[in-house]
Amino acid sequence: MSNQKLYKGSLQTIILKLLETNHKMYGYEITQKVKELTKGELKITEGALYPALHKLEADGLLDIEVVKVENRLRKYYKLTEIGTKETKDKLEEMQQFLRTMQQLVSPKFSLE
Amino acid sequence: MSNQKLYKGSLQTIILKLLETNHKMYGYEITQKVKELTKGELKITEGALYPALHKLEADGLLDIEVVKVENRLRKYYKLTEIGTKETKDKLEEMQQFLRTMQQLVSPKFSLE
DNA sequence: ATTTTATACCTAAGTAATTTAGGTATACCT
DNA sequence: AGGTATACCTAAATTACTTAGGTATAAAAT
Repeated sequence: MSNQKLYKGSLQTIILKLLETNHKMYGYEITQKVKELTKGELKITEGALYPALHKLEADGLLDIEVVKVENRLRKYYKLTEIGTKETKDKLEEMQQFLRTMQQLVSPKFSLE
Repeated sequence: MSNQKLYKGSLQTIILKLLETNHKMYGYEITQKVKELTKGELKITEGALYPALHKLEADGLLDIEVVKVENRLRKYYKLTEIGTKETKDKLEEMQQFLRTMQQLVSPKFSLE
């Protein structure tokens, strides 16, 4: 993707939204889910994802639950109460941002 | 604005789009226009704008024309031919990005 | 009269979210 | 035996920005 840099700043919101919808996910699953939902349009790199998850956990937005599955570790993340509130806020901000950008770049605004 | 960081990566596209629509603008005018169009939602700082304009010019996307108005300098920018093409590309990327993000964060996608 | 606000340009240091480029380890497929 | 998929991780480099200044003219406010 060439427009990957536009996603800068939205990773936290994407993670939180996925956890709001799916209740409980592990890191690798998140990368795959995003690839699937966006039809390959957006690929979250692990170098971005794991530090972001750790930060969200450190900030108290996520809880962690480690599970061993087929001799492999999985770290499941889910929203805390604070995380649930923050998710709502961040989703509103994102919607506002999307509306504003749409207005700025949509061909329509030149008619105003 | 608290969601200012979401705009990271979209400044070039915003500048190019404004120049596509208005043909010819100077830096300060761009900051005011963005504030006006977004009803204060987005404020481009000069510390971000001027380096961005210089980069677009250095990359050959913008031409410059210096004019003295009321004893004050104005540097008008407009799209070069290359800049016009790049603008189309960047706007398409932006539209694609907005669609993808909308899909990811809109409440609807949880119904899929 | 002088301070503030608006217009108009600019740069440099610091910050934060990423990319890039590695690393470890298990399981399956060829 | 080597490649792919699963699953975690980190550290250095990059990049776009914010913050915090700077210069200068003109108009408005105190």
